[in-house]
Amino acid sequence: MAMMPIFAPLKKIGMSIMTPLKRHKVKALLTSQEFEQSVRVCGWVKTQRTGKKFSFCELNDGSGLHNLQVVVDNALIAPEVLKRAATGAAVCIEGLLVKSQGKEQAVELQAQKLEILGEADGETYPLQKKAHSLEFLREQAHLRSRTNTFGAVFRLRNAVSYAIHHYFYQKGFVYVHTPIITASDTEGAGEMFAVTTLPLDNCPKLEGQVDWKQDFFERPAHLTVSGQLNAELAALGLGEVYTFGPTFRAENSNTTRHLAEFWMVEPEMAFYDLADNMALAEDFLKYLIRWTLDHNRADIDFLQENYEPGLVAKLEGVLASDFIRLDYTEAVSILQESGRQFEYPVQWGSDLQSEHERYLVEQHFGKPVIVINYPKDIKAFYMRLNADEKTVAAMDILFPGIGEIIGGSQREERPDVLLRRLHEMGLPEENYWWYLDTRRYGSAPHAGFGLGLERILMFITGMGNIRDVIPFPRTPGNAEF
RNA sequence: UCCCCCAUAGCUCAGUUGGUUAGAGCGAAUGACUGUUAAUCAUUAGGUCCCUGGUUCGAGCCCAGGUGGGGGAGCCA
Repeated sequence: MAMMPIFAPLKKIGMSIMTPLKRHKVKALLTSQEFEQSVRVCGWVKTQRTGKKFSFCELNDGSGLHNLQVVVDNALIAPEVLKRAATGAAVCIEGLLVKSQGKEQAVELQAQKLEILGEADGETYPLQKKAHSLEFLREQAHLRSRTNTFGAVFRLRNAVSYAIHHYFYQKGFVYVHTPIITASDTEGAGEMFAVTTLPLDNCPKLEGQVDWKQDFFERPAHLTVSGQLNAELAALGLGEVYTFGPTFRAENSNTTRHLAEFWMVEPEMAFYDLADNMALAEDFLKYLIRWTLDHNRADIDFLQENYEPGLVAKLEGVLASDFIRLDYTEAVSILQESGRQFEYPVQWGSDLQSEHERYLVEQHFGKPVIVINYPKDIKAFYMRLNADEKTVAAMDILFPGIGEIIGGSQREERPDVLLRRLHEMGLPEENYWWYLDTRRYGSAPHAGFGLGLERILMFITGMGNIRDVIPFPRTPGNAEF
């Protein structure tokens, strides 16, 4: 039998049984030309202005930045109902869509019916009809999606996420799901969150050590710090792949650029060298920025007006610029010859500090910079060793105001060199047998990189704190909501 | 983890050399008025001055410790 009977009764459930009118989204109504039509619209009241004959409600349903102005003839809607449609209340309104008499908007809704779905007591509702600080809203993260700012930010987050999939899909990349729980450590360093079913207060012990054989995975397991190694496995078969998912770092980082839980995009491509990798990364970043300018301009304009003057020009500037390719060794020379007094000394072999990166990007070049060929000792074991035997084919893309937005490399595909590097780093070979296998059998040159979703979002939104571009941020000591 | 700064009304903040009854703007409630635009005007309510201890005749203010928040650094995406 067909499954149709299951759906038939569903149609009669909910509000649709109360009214034959179709529910419209605010965003669609604001550009609608179909005047004198009866419509139904649901949303949250942003503000209300009451008068003797007419009252005005501004309604927002999250579909866009702009509100729908609802005009209420006080003779049609009972005053006690109108009073309950205060700031923060969820309401459903039926009325006539008309050309607005006011100057601030093209259309408005003349209310005929107003139903209160959920009240918001003005005495206690935390979000007031006024500007709030980002710090305060962080403590009200459960409600901040209702604000203009976070509505704009989260719609942009959605747009960037969608654009990521769109970009790779149209290029023929395969989206692979890499594991969240892992027993390997991609970086060979970095604090990880443990995943265990063992009781912490009464761990089974064997000769004084934790008896991992009794744990769920029969070995220590962690939340992933990167999907890269798994993505490499997939790339050496599927060709061009990417993974996009949550990533976890248990570092005690208290900065505006770090989260304990964040989202990372990691493309991995067979038969790519470092130059191909850079070209892809640059094209990819520009695509994401172009996408948001094309699809979320109202949100970006709002953020420019309220948070970062010149935001649009900054984004368009990146689109118009060719990213600088800069050898690490050359970067060190530029810094040493800059005549600048840095807090940390610049010397070949040390990693570039924030102040060094900022100087290169913001002072010296004034555009995004890709620094390549770092000393091998400050980079991970899987990066391809260059012919000089001193540097690896790494690349860091540095953005103004953000710092490192992408980190990547050509991967070491030569089994003997990879094994040597593994040993030099003091990593246990047996933990990586499956990784090494891909070099033993049909190894091929390949490359990839990681983009922090929140980092690019900070750049696109102009938000200065990474906690304001993720709905529910996890940082040391903070896992509320 | 290290360094610096902050904590006073629902929010943003002022508060004199330590001195009687702690203020403003915004928000809220109530009313007036108005096709309004974060409307306007009036009235009213609203405080464990973050917590604990100390100095002092007397602490919102000075000192110590704690808690919470912010900024910077390191680590990185």
